[in-house]
Amino acid sequence: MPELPEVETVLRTLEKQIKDLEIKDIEIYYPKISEGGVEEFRQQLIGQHFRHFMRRGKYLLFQMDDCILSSHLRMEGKYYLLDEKRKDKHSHISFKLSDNRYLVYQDTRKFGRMEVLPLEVDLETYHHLGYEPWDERVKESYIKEYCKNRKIAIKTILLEQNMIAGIGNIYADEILFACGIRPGRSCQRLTKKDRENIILETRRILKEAIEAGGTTIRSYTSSLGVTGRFQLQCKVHTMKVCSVCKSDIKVKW
DNA sequence: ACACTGACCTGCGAGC
DNA sequence: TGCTCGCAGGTCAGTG
Repeated sequence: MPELPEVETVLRTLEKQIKDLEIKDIEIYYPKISEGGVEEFRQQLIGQHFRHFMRRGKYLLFQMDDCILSSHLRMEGKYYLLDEKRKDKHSHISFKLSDNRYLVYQDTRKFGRMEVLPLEVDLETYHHLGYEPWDERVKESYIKEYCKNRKIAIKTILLEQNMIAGIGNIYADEILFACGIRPGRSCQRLTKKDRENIILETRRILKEAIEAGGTTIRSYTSSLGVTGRFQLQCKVHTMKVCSVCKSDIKVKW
């Protein structure tokens, strides 16, 4: 399940592999992945080069010569680089590159989406995304203001991409566990210290996860599929027993 | 304005 | 063994 750190890892890996390569051809096997029509998608991208590699929240953003290719992996989207054309039932889009390799998008659940954007798109407000976790505008007072007049659980708030972009289910659990905050606690009932801790732990955990994801890059040969090793370090998500007090972990909060 | 629900889609595990 | 059912996951549209 790609969240911010996995997306960042995919981005860095792809940057090393395909920067400045040209898209020679595109085959689309499952049209719904590409928003806005198959032919437009092909026309806008064929002949374009991968110039810059950016990320906003969980969106991969490839800046091409004349447009931006945005890609969201949702739950199971993956990119593979292949030396020859090959597809299976989960391959949905194949980009033929100028070095004769193929960049293949695979997604078992078909939830991922790609979209072509104009170069001048405002990435600050793209998809109503909030600040990146390391943005200096993310402060205790910002979270307090965001939670004003709201009554829902703090975990739900962390999952909202328009507060802080990039946190998903796994990291929300890890962050709140590290802070000692029950996920179901109302966002109204947090203390100033809680909000400060959430910011600190968000940054620490995401940074560590990116570094852990980065360590798997070495194992890629001609193909790349990024799963990330961070799940090995999860302290609470998918765990059955608490690593601190050894009591059972309740799934419902 | 906010909160909640369902749709999207497939694989997998549980229960019969 | 084979079947059905429900869940997981992120986002967004629709409804209350």
